[in-house]
Amino acid sequence: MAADPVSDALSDALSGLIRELGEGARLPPERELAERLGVSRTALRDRLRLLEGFGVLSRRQGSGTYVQRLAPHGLEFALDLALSASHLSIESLHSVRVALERQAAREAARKGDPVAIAHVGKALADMEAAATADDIDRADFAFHQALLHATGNAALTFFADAMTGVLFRAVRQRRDRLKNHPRDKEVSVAAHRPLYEALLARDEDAAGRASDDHFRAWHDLFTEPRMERP
Amino acid sequence: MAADPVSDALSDALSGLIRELGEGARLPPERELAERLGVSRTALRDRLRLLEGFGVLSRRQGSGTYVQRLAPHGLEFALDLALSASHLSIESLHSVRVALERQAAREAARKGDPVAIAHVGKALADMEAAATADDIDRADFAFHQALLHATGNAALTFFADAMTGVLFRAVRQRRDRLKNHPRDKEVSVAAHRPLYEALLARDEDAAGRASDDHFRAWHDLFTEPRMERP
DNA sequence: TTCGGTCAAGTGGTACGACCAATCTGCCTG
DNA sequence: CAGGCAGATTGGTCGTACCACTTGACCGAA
Repeated sequence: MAADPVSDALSDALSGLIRELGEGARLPPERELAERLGVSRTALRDRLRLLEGFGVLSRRQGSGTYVQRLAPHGLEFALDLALSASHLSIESLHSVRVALERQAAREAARKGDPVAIAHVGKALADMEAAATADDIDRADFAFHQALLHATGNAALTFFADAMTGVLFRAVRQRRDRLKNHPRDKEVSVAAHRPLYEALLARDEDAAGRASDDHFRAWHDLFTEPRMERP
Repeated sequence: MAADPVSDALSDALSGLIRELGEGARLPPERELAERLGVSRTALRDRLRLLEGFGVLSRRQGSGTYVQRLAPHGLEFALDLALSASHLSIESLHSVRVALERQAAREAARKGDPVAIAHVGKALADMEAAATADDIDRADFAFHQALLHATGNAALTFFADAMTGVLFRAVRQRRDRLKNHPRDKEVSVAAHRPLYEALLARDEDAAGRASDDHFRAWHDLFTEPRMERP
C-alpha cells in the first residue's frame, strides 16, 4: 500500500497556503517557507515543482513564486507525451474534444455574452477571407477558441485548451502525411456557419446539433481518404 | 517571454526515453541517468517529479522508476485544489462531466463489449438491492464507472476518472450541508434504468438522450432544494 | 528440499551548503 | 528628473552525505 505520490502532509500544507492566499499572491521565499514548515528546501522545492506542473503555481527566478489560475500547459504536455508514447489514441482524444465542444456550443447559445459570440463571427469572417490553407487553419482554430471562451465556463475551457494544441499538431501531422484533404475554403465555412447562426438565434439544441454535424463531417473526411463518391 | 516551465531540453530527453521504453519498463537509476544526460541528480529529479505528477512515471523507493500508463491522480489533485481555491466552480466541472458521460453513453451503446455492459447492469441490480443511502451512492458510482470503461476509450476514462472523485466529494459535502435530497432508491433506479436499456438495445441516440435526461434530473434536484411539486 | 530469516547492495528521498542566474530595488550620477 | 549601475533578493543547479525502503542472494534450521 504505497503512499500517494502526490498528496502528503507537506503538499497539503502548501495546498492550504494556496487556498488562503488569493490568485496572484506571492508565496514566501523558499528558504523562509522551508524553515517555517520544518522541512528542507529540497523537499519543499519538490512539492512546489509538482504544483507548478499542475498549473496552480508560477515561479520566476529572481522574482518569486506566485499563485495563478489553473493553467492547462502541464496537462497539455502530459497528453502530448501520452499520445506520442501510444498510451492514448488520437481518436479517443478527439472523441473527448467533440463532447466538450458540443457542451460549449449549447452553453454559448444559452448564456454566452454577445461580445464573445461576436468573436466567433469574426473568426468565421476571417475564414471566408482566408487566402491560404494556413489562414483557414488559423481561423478554424480561432473559431473554436472563441466558442469555448464564450461559455465563460472555466473547466470547459481548461480541458479544451489542454487538448486543442495536441490535436491540432497531431491532425496536421497526419494530414501532411496523407497529402489529401486540401482544406477547401467553401467547405470549411459551410461546416462552421450553421453553428454560428444557432448561437445568434440563441438556440441551444440547434447549436448542439450543429456541433455534432460539424465533427461528424470532420471525422468522415479524416477517416476516409478517398475523395470520389459512388 | 519566459521559457516554458514544463518543456526544456532535459524534459524532452526524458520524454524521448519514455517513448522508447515501453509501458511498465524501468528507467535507469537516477545517479546513472543523471550522468548520462550530463546533468546533476537534482535537476534530473526535478523533471522526474513533474512526469510522476502527470502520471506517466511511477517511482518506488528502493525499487526504481517505471513508465506507466497515463494515470489521472495528478489531474484529480489539481482539480481538487483548484475547486477548493475557488479557481473552478462545481457547476463548470459538472458541465464537463455531463458532456463526457453523454459521449460515453453513445460510445458504449455503439461499440461497448457485452461483458462490460453487463457490469453496468450489475451496478443497477446492486442499486435495486441497496439497503442504505451509502449503498445507493456506491452503486451509483459503480454504474457510471462501468459505463465509462465499457467504451474502451482511454482518454474518456482518463478525464472522467480525474473528475469523478472530485465531484463525488464536493457533491456529498454540499448535500450534507443542505440536509435535503435523501437518496430515494426508486428515484435513483428510475434515473439509471433507461440508459442501461439503451445500451442493451445498442441504441446510440437513445443512450445519449437517456444520459442527458439523467443529468438534467440530477441538476434540477441539486439546484432546487424544494421538494414539493406545484 | 523447503522454508524462513538475515544481511548487503541497490535505489529513491531528504538534508545541507555553496554557488549561479535572473530579477528587483534603490541609490547615485548626469 | 531620467538613466544606469550596484547590491540584495530569489529561484535554479550542483555535489555530497546520509536515510528509508526494496530486492535478491545467502545461509541455516526443519
